Amino acid sequence: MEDTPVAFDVALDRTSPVPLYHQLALAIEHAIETGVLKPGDRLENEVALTARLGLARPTARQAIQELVNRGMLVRKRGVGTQVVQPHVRREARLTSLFDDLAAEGRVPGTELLSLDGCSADEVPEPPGLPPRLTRIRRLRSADGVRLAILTNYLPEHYTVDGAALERTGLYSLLRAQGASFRIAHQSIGARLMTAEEATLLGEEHPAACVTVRRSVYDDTGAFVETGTHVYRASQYTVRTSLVV
Amino acid sequence: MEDTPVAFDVALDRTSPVPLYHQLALAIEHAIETGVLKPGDRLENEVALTARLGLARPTARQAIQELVNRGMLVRKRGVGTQVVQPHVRREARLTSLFDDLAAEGRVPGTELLSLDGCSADEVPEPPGLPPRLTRIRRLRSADGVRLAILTNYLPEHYTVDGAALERTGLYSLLRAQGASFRIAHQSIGARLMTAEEATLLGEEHPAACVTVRRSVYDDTGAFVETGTHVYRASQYTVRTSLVV
DNA sequence: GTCAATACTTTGTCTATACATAGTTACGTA
DNA sequence: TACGTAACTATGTATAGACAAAGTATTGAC
Repeated sequence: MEDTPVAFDVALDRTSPVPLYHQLALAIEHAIETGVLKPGDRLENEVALTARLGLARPTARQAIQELVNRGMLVRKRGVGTQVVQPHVRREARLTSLFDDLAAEGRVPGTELLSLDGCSADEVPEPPGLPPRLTRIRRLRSADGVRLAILTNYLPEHYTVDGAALERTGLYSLLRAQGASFRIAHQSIGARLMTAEEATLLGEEHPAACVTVRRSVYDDTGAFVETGTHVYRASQYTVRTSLVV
Repeated sequence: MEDTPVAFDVALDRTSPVPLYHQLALAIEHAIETGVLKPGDRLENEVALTARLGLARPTARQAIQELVNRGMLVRKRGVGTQVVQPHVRREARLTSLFDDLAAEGRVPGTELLSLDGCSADEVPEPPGLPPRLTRIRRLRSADGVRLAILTNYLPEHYTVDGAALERTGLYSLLRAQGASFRIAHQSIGARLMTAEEATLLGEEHPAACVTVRRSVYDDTGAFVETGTHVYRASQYTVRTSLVV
């Protein structure tokens, strides 16, 4: 094939605190998103690109690597760097249901069912929890439709304001208190709802529900939060992506 | 804290085809796994490490970066590089249920329910499929316990041997034909089983099931496989991990 | 003793360059 | 025409060194 490399315009600001490699990565990403670079297009080769931009090759490589890691570009030695098909875009964020709903333009609602403390042995799953935990139970709805019962457990050193919880997501509250999220483990299953759950969520009995148990750890691997959530199967699916 | 950096032994082989940075990454990983480096331990700083090993700093940085990306190490400027807590280990492989079961020491069994062709409009989910597809329906069991009904759709250019499918996983078959997996999208939900599903899986009615719809794409973003799977909720949960 | 300025440590960013290696294309010989 | 070889292209690996910036520890003035 006689596919010629596609050039794109980059404005690098050497006075900016944003690293050059990241500026370049953003520029390439932008070119892909605006359609200047289309799926299957070849990028300029690294030496030509760096000559054009006045960068060193490792700098450009770092930018490209960033996008390769995110699954937007593919490199092949001897061939070049290509833009992958668009549907493989990865969303590797750790988001709260609240933010997800808001991002979709739906109106999230929260009713605080209970807010108390509990001891670690009441929480089954991840070992090595602090002895005392704050327990939150919430009923989450979207556009007025009841969606899920969320039960969260967190270390007592976080302060949880019940009123704030009804306005925003738990994760923003924790982030505001300096929590950083890095690694989450999820275990997703299903079962029949209990009678209480069915009543709370407004389902006829028998009804299936999606159960999600999630544990979140920070930068250093320290425990941040764990939770057991019950979703109405008729209203919710969990989407995950995996880049190897 | 007076925590002194922990040294570990590395055997680098410059004649090996394995890149030095990867050899070093493997050595650090091994030191962590054998307990030479324990959670919270600080690594030697990069300059000292490279001096000791006779490497250039970028090479060592690349090795460390590899492990940081996998969530095993944390770097902090001005502080150093630390080993994170062990439970945050990430398993980011794209595995088949067959391999997962085998890895757990359980005996996977497969009964081929049907193997035929179908047209793309019979497959709801990912747009842009080739017009004709091969359809496979299997009943998967573990240690003799029926576990799931697996329905897969793949491009017709793969040859699928029914007998081989009962001996091994679909993914090994595809890999053997040169398929590479890079990106998978999964949508996980739940519902009540249909009467047929309950009979096939040996569940009393009503029963809940976990539904997984997975689409897999290769290096270049080209379509490899998509499938709809129904698991007995009483026997199965999906585990996923997420590193931000 | 308290607190701010300073020095030090360690990772972050960037440049410049050299050679290795995989994949593709073109060529020349049988 | 067929096929192996050579040339070419583009990424992969590795080196060496310089300066920036964040975080910690020390010092010094009040």
